[in-house]
Amino acid sequence: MKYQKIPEATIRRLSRYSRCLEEMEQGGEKVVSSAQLASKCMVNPAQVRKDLAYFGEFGIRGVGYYVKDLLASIKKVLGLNKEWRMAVIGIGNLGSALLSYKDFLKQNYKIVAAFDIDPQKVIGRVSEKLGKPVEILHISRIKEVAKERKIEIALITTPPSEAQSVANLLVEAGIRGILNFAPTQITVPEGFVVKDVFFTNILDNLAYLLSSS
Amino acid sequence: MKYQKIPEATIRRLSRYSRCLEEMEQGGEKVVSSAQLASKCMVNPAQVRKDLAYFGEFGIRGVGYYVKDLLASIKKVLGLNKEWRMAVIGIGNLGSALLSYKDFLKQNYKIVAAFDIDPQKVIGRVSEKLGKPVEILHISRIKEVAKERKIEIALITTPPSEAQSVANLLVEAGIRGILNFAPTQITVPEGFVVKDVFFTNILDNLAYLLSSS
DNA sequence: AAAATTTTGTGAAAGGAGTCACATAATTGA
DNA sequence: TCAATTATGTGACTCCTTTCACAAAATTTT
Repeated sequence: MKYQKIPEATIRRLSRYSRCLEEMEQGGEKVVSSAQLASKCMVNPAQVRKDLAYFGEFGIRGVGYYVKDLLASIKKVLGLNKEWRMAVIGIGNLGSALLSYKDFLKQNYKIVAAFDIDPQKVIGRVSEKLGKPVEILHISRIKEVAKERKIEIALITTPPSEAQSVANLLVEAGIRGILNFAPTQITVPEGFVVKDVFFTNILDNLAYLLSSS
Repeated sequence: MKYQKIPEATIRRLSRYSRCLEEMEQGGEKVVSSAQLASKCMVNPAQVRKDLAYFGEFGIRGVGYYVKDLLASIKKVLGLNKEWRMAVIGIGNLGSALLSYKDFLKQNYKIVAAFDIDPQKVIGRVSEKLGKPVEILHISRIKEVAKERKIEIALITTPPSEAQSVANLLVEAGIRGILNFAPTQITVPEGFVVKDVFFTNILDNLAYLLSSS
């Protein structure tokens, strides 16, 4: 297959496929067809095949795909064949919830640091869960700690008013990936990546669908 | 303008516009051009005009859009000119964080009930915040309480293993909108709407962008 | 061993979404 | 009052995404 730019939408679906395949592997299934995977992920079978074809020929005609191999290939494509080290900035309710969010661990995302403006206030709150406790550090130490602990991704869970200045600190600290939970638009220089997780925007979407049907 | 189906993407952007316009209104701005709104929301100005044109002619040529009127129009289109009553199912770390999530209130989303399998274990944990405390009820009462409190949207924050059976209960209770935080695919009958919020999927996306640049 | 069956990989067609460019309308200034 | 300016609304174009449909390859059946 000729080289083509991989669509954003394909990348999003790959991570859905990955999750489905994990469940299948868990369930002991060895082989899966594009039709089966498609129905489990609620997409068109041709879509599945086309998505996979961007990266190579993983299937066997007349048979399907080997679950284990396909999963490994997808993870490699997505850059999930390594552990990603993350920090949480802003240890309020949401921040502490994320500190003990079990699904991150399962998926090779590891929180290795937590920051707040007031480390005193919140200390001890997050500690007891999940084996090794995460100590809460003052935000001023981010640059130093980012280097030391090889942090590549930060989750911003501060109030919206602080989000941009936190983002600036992250940029300065060389943390290239940001998952922004603070409901406000933040901007970063070229080379840095921000993904927003705005609960209310998703709710707006839901509200629209509900009120227009 | 002729009738057209409104693209999903347009709906998503409308809620971005809505948030930007709120900030502008707060800042005392009376009039805004498509170019200004576009730059604030990081989209193309023609895109803004086209998105708005789906619903009517809100602007004045040579002038722009009245912030207040436009905001009201967008909110009406999105179905946000009412209060949406919600329940949270599964009061673990994430569930409790959402119970006291301040941005919901600002945006006319109100949590009016909280459910868990074990209401004893978690009681009191969520109470003190934000004025009126939310009492945690046993999940078995969902059908009764949904009717009584006119619940239209449920947030699923249970472990993934329980998500589908919770969804079944919600369907039975006539709750048509579901925001699913449990990292597993759930299915509901025609007429019901599920929106997924999978943190790890978004992280996967981020990881891909980071590792391929 | 040949025919029937299954299921992939992909070119081509269809469908959606985003951008451009300009006619149109309102305002401002001389 | 008329020209210059500003900024909308939208047809046409381009680009991206999805779906269709079928040849190619592997397996199973007879």
